Amino acid sequence: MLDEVPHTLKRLNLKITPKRVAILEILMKESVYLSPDDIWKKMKKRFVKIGLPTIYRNLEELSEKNIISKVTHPDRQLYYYLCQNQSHHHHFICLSCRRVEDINLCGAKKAEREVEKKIGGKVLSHILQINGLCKSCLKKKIS
Amino acid sequence: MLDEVPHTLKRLNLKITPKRVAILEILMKESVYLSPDDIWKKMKKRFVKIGLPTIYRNLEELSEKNIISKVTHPDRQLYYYLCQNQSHHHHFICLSCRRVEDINLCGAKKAEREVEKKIGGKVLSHILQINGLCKSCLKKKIS
DNA sequence: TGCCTTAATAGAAACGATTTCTATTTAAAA
DNA sequence: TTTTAAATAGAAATCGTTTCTATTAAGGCA
Repeated sequence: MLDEVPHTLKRLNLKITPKRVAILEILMKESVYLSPDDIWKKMKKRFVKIGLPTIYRNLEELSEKNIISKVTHPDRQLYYYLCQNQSHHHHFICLSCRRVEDINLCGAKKAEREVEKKIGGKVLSHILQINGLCKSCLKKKIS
Repeated sequence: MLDEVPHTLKRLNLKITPKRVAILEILMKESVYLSPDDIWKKMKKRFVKIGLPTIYRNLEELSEKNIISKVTHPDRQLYYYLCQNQSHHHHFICLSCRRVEDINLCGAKKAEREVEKKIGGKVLSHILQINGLCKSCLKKKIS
């Protein structure tokens, strides 16, 4: 997918700028969720001039276009994660090491149906996320 | 439950202060989630001296003791809701009028089991929330 | 009931993540 | 190329939330 970044951007009507490409590359390499500041630090190693607002703007755009996903974190700050898995699914996030793992079932579908039937409302989105400690962080805590 | 507020606070080892009681009363009367600022505005009608930090502090405490619940909102600001339903369940929140409705099934349990088996991690919490428009807000949008 | 200890509060100030603004640069279409 | 609109840098602002310190008040206990 690394090679497809320019193609992906073109498809989304986003200009292929070196910084936008770099942000996606950084996210693709990571198996943990990153804050805008995390990404900024990594970007500063590659670019002399790079502003934090650029990071925020790009992450928001990419997230709106569903290329990356926002992580709902207890600290209420922004975190992003690029997920290779395109189909609908959810995440387990480790609150310690920030690793993200896919959960290939969606328990929200049933709840969505309940809402639309019983309440008569319209579902716009749902959040299903499991927070915890991954296997290796659990070991560290115990030992 | 209104009468039980002092008893509830005592059980939690929280002092029964007029302001703490008032915050709970305000939340109990509402069927929508409120921001700390919303609650502050309502409190200012009852108290001459009332600081916003007091609101934040109390809401955080009550939420930690599981008397009220935090709403996970797309705008990432703090919202609280007091839910009479004590058993484990989740919420449908209307993004327009902020109404909250209970969802009496939890699709996260299965996902939790998957995580603990397949990934070997420990689940600390989960979020399952349906966001959308309630019946009446839907009507308003259409008409 | 009247102290006494400690939690709770007010008010001001700080904090810090995120956003806005304006001038400048750059991608890419014509 | 030239042109035009998107993208960016950098500074500044925003504003929800938290911290700090002095003061007040709840509630246990004599």
